[in-house]
Amino acid sequence: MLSVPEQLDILKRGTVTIHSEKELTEKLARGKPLRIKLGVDPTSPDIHLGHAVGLRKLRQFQELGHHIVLIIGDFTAMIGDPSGRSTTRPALTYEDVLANAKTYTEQAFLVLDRDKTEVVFNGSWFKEMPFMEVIRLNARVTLQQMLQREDFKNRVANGTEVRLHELQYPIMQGWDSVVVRSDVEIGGSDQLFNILVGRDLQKEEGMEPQVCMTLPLLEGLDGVKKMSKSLGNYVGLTDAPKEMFGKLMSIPDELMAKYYLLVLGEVLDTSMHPMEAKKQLAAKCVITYHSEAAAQDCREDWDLRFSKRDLANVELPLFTVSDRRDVLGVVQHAYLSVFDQTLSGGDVRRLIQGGSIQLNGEKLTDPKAEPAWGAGAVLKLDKKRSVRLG
RNA sequence: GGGUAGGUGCCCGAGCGGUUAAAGGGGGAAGACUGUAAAUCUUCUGGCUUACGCCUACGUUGGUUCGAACCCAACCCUGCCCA
Repeated sequence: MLSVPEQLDILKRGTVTIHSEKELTEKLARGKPLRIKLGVDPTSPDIHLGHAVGLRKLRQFQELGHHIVLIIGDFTAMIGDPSGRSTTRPALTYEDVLANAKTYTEQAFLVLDRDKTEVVFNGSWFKEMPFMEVIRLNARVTLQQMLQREDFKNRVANGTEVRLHELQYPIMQGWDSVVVRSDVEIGGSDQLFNILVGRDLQKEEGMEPQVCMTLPLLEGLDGVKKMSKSLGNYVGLTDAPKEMFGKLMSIPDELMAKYYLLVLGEVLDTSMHPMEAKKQLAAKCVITYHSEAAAQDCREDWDLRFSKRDLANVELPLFTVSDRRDVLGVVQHAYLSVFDQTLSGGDVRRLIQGGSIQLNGEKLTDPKAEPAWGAGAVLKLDKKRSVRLG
């Protein structure tokens, strides 16, 4: 095991707050593996790079010999974390949650060492909790404390509803810490309040309070909002290599330094051309979640496809024109059969009129035309997608 | 429980008897320009094999009317004030 200052040096990297560093130092100094908690709510089946930021920090702890407790919030997911939300979360069914939990943990092990990770479901204790106990816990948090939270405060000020069950969320998350006896809890910076509640509850149960460690939130592809599935601005860990590469290439330049730090744990070399820097970012990410070969392939494909705009020499999905031979029908069918997307006639018409639909580089502007659909020709559908005619 | 203000398209919001598929913004899409970045400009943003035609849509259900997002009634939901 590394010395305490060496460990601290690694662990502090990329964090927003550590509350407190002194406590962390003391815990580390005992020389025993610490219990590091991260709670995740399986509200969607996929993990994205935003989640991976926390997982990477866990991985660091793991490599330093500490013990990871990954809490699957099957119960808390039913409530929905109100952190940073301006509206109540939609309710999920328990079956959804369980199904999500399965794929979720699978994906978490792309980052974490499976053998050194303890996975627990918080439903296992909450399901059995007597109502008296719930009341007792509630007595420990005041309404004023809750109302100090930015998200609740705003909602109250704006006249947006706040459901009472949402107020339970921090208490439940805090109780998780008591149950798993965590020494350190990791979370995004929006989790600060929730994690601090955990400290309070632990103290009241006569335990040593956990250290609160928060990490920056990773903005999504739009560069503004936090990466999230529901906003569609995410890069999934299981995204296909080319998709992952392409998504990363579309992030705003200003975000690159942050992505380097949080996604790769590296410092961006600002002397590099921004585009080259972004390509390397994308490639490294593909290497991490796929392979070196895949990354190489992505880069070559990218250069051909977008830098040289040489669609003819790029691997494209095949599409065979069937009975409908007019432009509108062909495009609609191509979207459906190749990309599994149902576009309305209006959608397709819009693309055609916008000049998006191109056959071998020639814009097709008449929805009803029936051009010669020669085999091997390249049909461009939109900015990112094209097919080869078979 | 009482009073009061509301519930409109993906979101916010205007409309308050016909010309309303519903202003404006946001978000999204496409094109041009590029580095599939940013910025900018243009266009589009209910459905129907585009049709001055039909269907669906303004919380729900009924009603008034030649005609309703708009008027009436009941119901459901939310905010605020009072209890």
